[in-house]
Amino acid sequence: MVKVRFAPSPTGMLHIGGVRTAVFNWLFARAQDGGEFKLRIENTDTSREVAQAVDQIQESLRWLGLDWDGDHTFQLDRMDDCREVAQRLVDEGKSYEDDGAIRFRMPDEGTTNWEDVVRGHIEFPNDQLEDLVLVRSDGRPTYNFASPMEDVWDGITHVIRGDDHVSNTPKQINLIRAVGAEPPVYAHVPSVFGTDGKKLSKRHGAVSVEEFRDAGYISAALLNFLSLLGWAPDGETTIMSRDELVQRFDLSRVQSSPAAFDFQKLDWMNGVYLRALPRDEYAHELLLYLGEQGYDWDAELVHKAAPLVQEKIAKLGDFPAFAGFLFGDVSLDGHQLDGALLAEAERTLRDVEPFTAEAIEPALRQLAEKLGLKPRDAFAPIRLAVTGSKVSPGLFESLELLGKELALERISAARS
RNA sequence: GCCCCCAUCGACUAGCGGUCCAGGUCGCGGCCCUUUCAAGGCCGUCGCGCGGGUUCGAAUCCCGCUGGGGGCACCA
Repeated sequence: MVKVRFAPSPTGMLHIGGVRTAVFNWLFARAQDGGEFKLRIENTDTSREVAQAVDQIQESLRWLGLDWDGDHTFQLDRMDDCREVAQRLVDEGKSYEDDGAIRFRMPDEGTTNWEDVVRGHIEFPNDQLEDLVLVRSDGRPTYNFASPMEDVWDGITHVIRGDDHVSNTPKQINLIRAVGAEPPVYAHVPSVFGTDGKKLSKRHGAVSVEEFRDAGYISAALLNFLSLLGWAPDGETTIMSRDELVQRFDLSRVQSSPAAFDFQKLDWMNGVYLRALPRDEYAHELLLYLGEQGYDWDAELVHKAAPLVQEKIAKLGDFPAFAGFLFGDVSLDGHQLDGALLAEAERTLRDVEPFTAEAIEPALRQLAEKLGLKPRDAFAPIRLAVTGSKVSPGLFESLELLGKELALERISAARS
C-alpha cells in the first residue's frame, strides 16, 4: 500500500512547478489500488494570510481534480510532538543543546545513500553533513526536522518532491533512522523552467493555477500538459484522459533533467480539448467561465455563439475579444471603410428574409460577383463594420446572431 | 569555495550496445482548403554539447571537460 503526500507551504499562490509535483504524487497514488494521497500544509504560523493561501491551494487542487484523502493536516499541529522527540534524542545522546537550540549529531564518517526512484543511486559523504538544528532556541522545530517526522508519523511510503530537496535528504534519512524508523522511498523530480531555461517566474506569464484558470485553460488540458512535463508513457502518446494518465503513469520513467514550460504547446493542447468537447458541453463551459470572470452576458446568445468560436479559439479567455461584438458596441477607430460597398451591402441585406446565415451567404456572394470582387475583398469591410475587427467568427453566422436591425445599424454607422 | 544532480531537434520527449544516416508531438517554413481567423490535409526544416576510452559495433557503457541546475540557514 503506498501513501504519498503533497506538502506545500502556504505562502501565496500555488506555483505551477509545485503543482506538477502534486500531479506526480496524485497520479502515483491513484495508480495503485488503495494508494493514498495526503495534503499537508507546512505552515509555521496561523495568520490570516495563511488561512487564505490554504483555501486557495485547496481550490486549485480541486479544480485540477487532484483529490486528497482525509483531511489536510498542518505542520504546526505537531510542534509539541517534535519537541518531545528532540528531547528524547537529547536523552539518548543523539542530539545536544547548542546555545539554546537542539542539534542532531550527524555521522561524520562514511556515506549516506539511497536509491532515488528517478535519479538512481545518490550518495553523500557524511563529513559534508552539518549537525542539524532540530529545535530553534525559541522552541520552534525546524522544517528539516518536522517534515521527515511527519512523514514517519503519517506512514508515508514514498516522498515525491522537487529536486531542490536532494541535499536535505541525507540529513532526513539519518534523522529518521535515529528515531528508529525506516526512511521512505524517495523520488526527486526535476524542476520546471521557462522556455528561456531560467526558473519559471512571473515574467514568463501565468505561473499560478489560478492564473491559468482565469486565462481560460480547462483543467483536463492543464493536467494532461503538466503530466507530460518530465514524463512520457512512450514516444508517441500526448493526449491522455485523466483515467489514461492514471493508468499509464510510471514514476520510474520520470525524467531526471529539468523541463521547460512551453506555453505554445499548452495553448495547442487546450485547443484540442476545447474542440473535442460536445457542443452543449462547450457552451456550458464557456458560460461558466464567463460567469466566473464577471461577464454578465446573455446566456442564450453565448450559447448560440459558442459553436461559432469552438474551432477558432484556443482558450476560453479569447472569447470576449473574439466574439464580444455580439454583446456590446464596436469601435471603428482609425479604420478607413469603403462607403460605396457598404451601401450596397446594406441594401442587399435589407432584402434578406429570413435573416439567417443560409440566406445571407448567397445574397452576399451574389453581391460580390456583381461588383466583380473576390469574396474575401467584398466581405472584409462588412466584417469590419459589423464586428469591429478584421478577424471574427464566420461572417454570415455573425450577422445572423447579431440580427438584421443591429447589423444594418452598424453598417450604416460605419459609412458615415 | 565545497557537496549533489543534470545534459537527444528552438520546446516536450522516444531511445535503455546493432532493427537509429535517431521516431512522435508543439513550434517554425511551404503548399492545399478557405469569407477573416482558426481548424484540417500534405510536404519540409531542425538534434545525440566537446574530448578521450571500452567494444566488431555507442545517442546508448566508463572517464574527463564544458555548460546548466540545486544545496551548503536557529528559511521552507
